[in-house]
Amino acid sequence: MDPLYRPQGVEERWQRVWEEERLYHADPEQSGDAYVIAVPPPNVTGALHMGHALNGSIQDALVRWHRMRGFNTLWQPGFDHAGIATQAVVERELRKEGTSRLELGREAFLERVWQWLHEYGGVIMSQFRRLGCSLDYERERFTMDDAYVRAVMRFFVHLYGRGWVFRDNRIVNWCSDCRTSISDLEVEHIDVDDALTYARYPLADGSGHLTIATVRPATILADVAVAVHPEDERYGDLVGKDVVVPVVGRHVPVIADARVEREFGTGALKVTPGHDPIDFDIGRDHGLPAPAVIGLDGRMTGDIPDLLVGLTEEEAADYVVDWLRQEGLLEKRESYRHSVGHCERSGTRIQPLASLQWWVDMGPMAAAAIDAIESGRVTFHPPVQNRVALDWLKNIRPWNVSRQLWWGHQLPIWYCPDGHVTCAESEPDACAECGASEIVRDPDVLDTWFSSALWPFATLGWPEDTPALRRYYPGDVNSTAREIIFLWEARMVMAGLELIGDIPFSDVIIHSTILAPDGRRMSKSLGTGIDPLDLIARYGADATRYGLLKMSSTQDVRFSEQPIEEGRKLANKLWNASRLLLMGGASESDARPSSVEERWILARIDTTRAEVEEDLASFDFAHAVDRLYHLTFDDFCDWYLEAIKPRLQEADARATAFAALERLLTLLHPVMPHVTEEIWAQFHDTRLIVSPWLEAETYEDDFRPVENAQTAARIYRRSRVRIKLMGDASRIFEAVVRPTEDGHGDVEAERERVRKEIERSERMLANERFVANAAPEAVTAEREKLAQYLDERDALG
RNA sequence: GGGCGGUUAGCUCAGCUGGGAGAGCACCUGCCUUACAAGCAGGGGGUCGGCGGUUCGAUCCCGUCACCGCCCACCA
Repeated sequence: MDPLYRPQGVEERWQRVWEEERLYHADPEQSGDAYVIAVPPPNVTGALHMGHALNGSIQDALVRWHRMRGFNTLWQPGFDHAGIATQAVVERELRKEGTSRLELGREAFLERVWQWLHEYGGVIMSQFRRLGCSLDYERERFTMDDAYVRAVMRFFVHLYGRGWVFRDNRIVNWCSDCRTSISDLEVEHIDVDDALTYARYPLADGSGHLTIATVRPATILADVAVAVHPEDERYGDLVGKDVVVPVVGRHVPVIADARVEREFGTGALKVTPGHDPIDFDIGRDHGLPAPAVIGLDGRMTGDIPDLLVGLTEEEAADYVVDWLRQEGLLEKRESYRHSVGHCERSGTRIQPLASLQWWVDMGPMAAAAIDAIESGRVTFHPPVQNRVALDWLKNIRPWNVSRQLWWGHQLPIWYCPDGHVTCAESEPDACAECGASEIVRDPDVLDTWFSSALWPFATLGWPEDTPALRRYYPGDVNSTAREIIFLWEARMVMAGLELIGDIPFSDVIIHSTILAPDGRRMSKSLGTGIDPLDLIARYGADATRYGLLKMSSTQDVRFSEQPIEEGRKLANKLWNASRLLLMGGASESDARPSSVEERWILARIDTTRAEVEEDLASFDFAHAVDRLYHLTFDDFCDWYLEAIKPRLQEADARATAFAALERLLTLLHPVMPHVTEEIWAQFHDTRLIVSPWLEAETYEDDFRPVENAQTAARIYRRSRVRIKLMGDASRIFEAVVRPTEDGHGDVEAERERVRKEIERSERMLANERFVANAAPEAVTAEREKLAQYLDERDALG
């Protein structure tokens, strides 16, 4: 055995073996309580990033732990088709080839997408393997699998049947770059420096003017009214009159509406229903039209002067402002910083656009989800996220689910020439309403997250009644990042309750975001990303997993390689501890402790087992990992192995040592599966991955000498005492309390420290207000401390 | 604009329901006795963001201010 543990090669070998021996595989026919986690399906075009690696480490630790505990464990893998992202990738390819999806046509384009996916898609699954993720790869699912598509259709038709799906012309978030609407959750608000333009609208009767303020002068061309607050005495007498819209010369009314903010700008609002959500509502309530002057491509269009058609919004704005200036209608322009919606995918400024789209009323489903969370059937960790989810659910708005894309689940909606709508899981023969046979399918596809909502059960075969579905639904845990709470977690809960009548999982882990070392977000475009595969190559998957878990927390954390290096050292330490034992050949492992330190280490391991179980059960991976580190370094190696070294030839000591090592490996396996399995194989024919987790054990509590030795070591921390841990327990204590010759001066310092502690403690106990008011336990504890200090003083002579 | 979280050793972070400030790394000193391309033993270093308050006692609870970050958001 090499004195340096080299994970490269070892890890890949075990990953191959585990998978080939089908040890990741979940069989519904097997016994055991089910334990199920569905992996957040990565984009089929995606590659492993730090978030995946962290989340994979978390989930795999839970999955391996439960597998060892005898649960029938399923960790469900798969991919998301990622509508916009995937379509964009393939479109980029086409552009390079000098063609476009429009040139190809829908059918040929979709063929290209599939072709691209077969060639380049899904690489992340092999990267999960490289991290050691024990996903049931045999069950890999894709949201575009035929069966999955059927599930999505069933969902939509179900909602339609419930009356919760509707088609309406409303303002949507239009991305002129992606050429589709996107949901509110895909809009990122960014502060932008704009100009606030104050423009005068002359009154049609020539009696003066009214000034409005706008950040988007180009939309003046689409104005259909000017609104003021009904109680705004400045404008009361103007309501009902007409004003003239600049540039286009249209006469539009001054209306009163309470949604106008009197304090903003001049208190007069230009009403542009075609390009603004509030204006759209105001316009609708006042029976006003909603003309559009900015098209789906972001260019000027509609009923506007010819010379403006085809310009960008900015160019048109410049024109309008110049026009206002020349006509003496430009009152002023001031700089104005405000927050503006951008498409989080393309970074393009969102164009609010009135458009005919399909929507889902989420209210009823949200109510069920709210109940599930409030009743504790679904719990987020950390708990603060329960409220975050609830706040969103309680203010939920209709979901625009139609996307103007080709790659995705096409809406199961057909129209007949009379405009009747037929909603069906598969193509109907005729219009359900009038029987017309000429029907045409809606070209739009569904929001990607619409299908993601079904992930926990569509992957198990729903809507078919499959053994897997019966066995593995509901699942147990879902783990993800904060930004996915609304997009995915809340929607899975809603869909599960609505379609199956049960929650998809009971616990949601919201893990930390790992930031770049400088505190910025890790991102490819910023160049701040760190490739987990590079870490795995340099430190090994075990060390990477350890380090990521150490960094995991509820708090965002700056990435550092240091914890990963710590993981590497832990793996190396384990390796060398095993080498020490294995140098004399493998031994049977059987706990036959005959000395206090042997009973002590076994007890320490058992204590740590209980603590680690608590940590894992409460999803506190950082502390679990920290405990395992100290158990291995401090207790197992520095104390126990050093103490029994001289007896390593004795059969009983060896058997006990191997038993202790075996337990240590078991505890570490969920975090560091490879090195533990590799060592395990040195003295086992079985596989650690499927070996039973540790049972609780009790050992005779006679190891005070060992603990005395440790306490003594702590007492003497500041003194220059050399501590040798050889021989039996009594000698350990002896060795520790005897200072070396050059240490005398520091022992004096130690005496001083203890003297001060005694002074502090006595002062505290002399304070009658403390004795009277403090909790009795606190007083007792202080008395015990004082007694201990006095003992220490005596021991120091 | 609303909400949430953070501010602890040079760095990255722990500190549960208030009762002597911790880990890893970095740095320093010793020892190296062959399991450990290192290891072991020990050490220095912190007015726990500022200011008030509650309390016998506050890193911890309350208020306030200052930065930093995140989420949500239809004041043009």
